[in-house]
Amino acid sequence: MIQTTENTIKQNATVARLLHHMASGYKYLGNQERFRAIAYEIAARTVNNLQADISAYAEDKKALDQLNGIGSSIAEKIIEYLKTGKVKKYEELKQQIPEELLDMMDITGFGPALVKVLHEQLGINTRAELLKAIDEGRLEGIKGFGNKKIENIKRGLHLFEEAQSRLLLWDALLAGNKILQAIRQFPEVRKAELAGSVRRGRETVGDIDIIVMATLKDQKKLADKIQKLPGIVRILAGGDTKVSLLLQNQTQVDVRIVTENAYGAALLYFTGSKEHNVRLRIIAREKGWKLNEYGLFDLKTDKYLAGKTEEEMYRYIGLQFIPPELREDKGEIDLAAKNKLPVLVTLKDIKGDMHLHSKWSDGEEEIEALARYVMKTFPQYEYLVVTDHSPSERISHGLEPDDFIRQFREIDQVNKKIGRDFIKKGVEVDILADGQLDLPDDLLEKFDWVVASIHSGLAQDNTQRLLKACEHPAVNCIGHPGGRLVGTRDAYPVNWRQLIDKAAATGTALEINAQPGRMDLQDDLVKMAIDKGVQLVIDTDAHAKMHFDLMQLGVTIARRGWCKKEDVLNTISWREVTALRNKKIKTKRKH
DNA sequence: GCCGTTTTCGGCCCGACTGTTTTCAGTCG
Repeated sequence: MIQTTENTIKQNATVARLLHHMASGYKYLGNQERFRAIAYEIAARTVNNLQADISAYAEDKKALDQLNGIGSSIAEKIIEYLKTGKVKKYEELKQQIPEELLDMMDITGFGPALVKVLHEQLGINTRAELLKAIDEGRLEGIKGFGNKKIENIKRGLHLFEEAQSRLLLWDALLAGNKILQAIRQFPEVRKAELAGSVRRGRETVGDIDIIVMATLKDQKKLADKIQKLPGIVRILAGGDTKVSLLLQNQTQVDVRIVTENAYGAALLYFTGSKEHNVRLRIIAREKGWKLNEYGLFDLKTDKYLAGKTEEEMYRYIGLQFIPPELREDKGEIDLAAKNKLPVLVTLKDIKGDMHLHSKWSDGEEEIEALARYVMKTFPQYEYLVVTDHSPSERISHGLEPDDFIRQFREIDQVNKKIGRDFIKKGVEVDILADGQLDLPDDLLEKFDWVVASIHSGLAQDNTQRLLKACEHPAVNCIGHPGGRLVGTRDAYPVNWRQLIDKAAATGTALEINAQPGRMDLQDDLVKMAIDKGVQLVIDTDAHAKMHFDLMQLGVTIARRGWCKKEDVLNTISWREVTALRNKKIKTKRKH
């Protein structure tokens, strides 16, 4: 059976959601069921993070049982769901708690206790009913419901609507760094860093976490100053050590102010992920210690053992330092214990950008201006491959074959002028509906580098088109393979196993496109690709000077996919790149 | 409901902040 990753993700997400709902149900039933609720929550998380398709386990209870947090009972329920589409136990739960009520427990500030009061005392089962009850003033006078509480309920409902659109990683990085810089200006601040999912490089971000180091006596003063920074529309919480702010774009920023001894501990704690931290705390516990956001302590004597830096803490616990991008409890802790973590690719390893556009098609800059800007801004780069569009891309001023020949001459002249062979001749060629390319083979072989991309037929399954493009001897790389725009347009269906196997077999690279809305390949597919030995290329797809900064974003995605320097093609010299290209053209010609 | 290099029973991560109540429950991360 052909199973695409997109379907896998959906199927796994459906099962995870069911388990999450059951967890919420048990939370609702009260304290005596809380551990059962936690168990379901962990199982939901495991299924959500599963690489393989959950339905592959349908016949294999033992394999399910092996998974973290899934035992005999939950395994049976998963199998029951996969076979019948229902779980009897969940149907029973829904008799006691309407499903919409379970959904409401996902709203910020809404826990089981609140939802229970709404249901039992006011007969409210849905968000719509709650909004109506608020309008009619029916919440007032209920025990425990003061003005502020009702305000918080309203805000939670409002945020829930907004939360559908989480911040893209790049936007979060920009916003986070801006406020970070402002905080660093205060003389009381000794150190400050981003934490949370931004630091881990998650592709969308809910809120921004910042850890600040200050002396004990400065904490309160600093907390007050931070609350008065410009650009803040609201203070959500303001204690001595924790400040929560709402920015104009409705992004929440949580700032924690800690002392020197706790800085590493706080950074570790608030970088997460939650699952990673829970694992660390269990390890600490086994050794007779206690791990919290203030440090590592002896459980019996409460003696402080470590906490100034993350490095110190990992070392003390007996682990290699784990880069933030890997902290997802996906096997990194076991490898760190054996000192076998991969050495991840860094921005410094990158030797060039291999997908970008000039004024010849839809870019903003002349080739010479691009060359001069990049040589100055990224002195470590050894090459820049200009890859303008091919004829089919009318809307982007795709070039005709003759145009490319003229562009070749211009590139030669620019290289002569700048005194080095810096600009390479490339193309982003369109993959047509039938998998053919829209430039003739003899021209394609004249390029130094060929990226092939799909820009049409974005709803259909495009596996066959991509496979055919990989087989073309002149194609070196598939551009933005998934075709998605985060939050705007879903990826087209692709059988990723097939594409990755084909890319590996034909020596075709897959691109990590670092445009903020693309991030394509995404991190889990990156991991899948490198596990099969596929070469990746990290590209900015720059259309303007400022886009070259996006290389950092691409590197972050690669790191989240466990990429080493060796997995990334644009970390090698141009001579080696050319050797690979020649090898593909030669081998394919023989067939 | 899950899990086990002291355990197949008896644990299960932990502290800050909020709002409302007057000593704490609820929620979050």
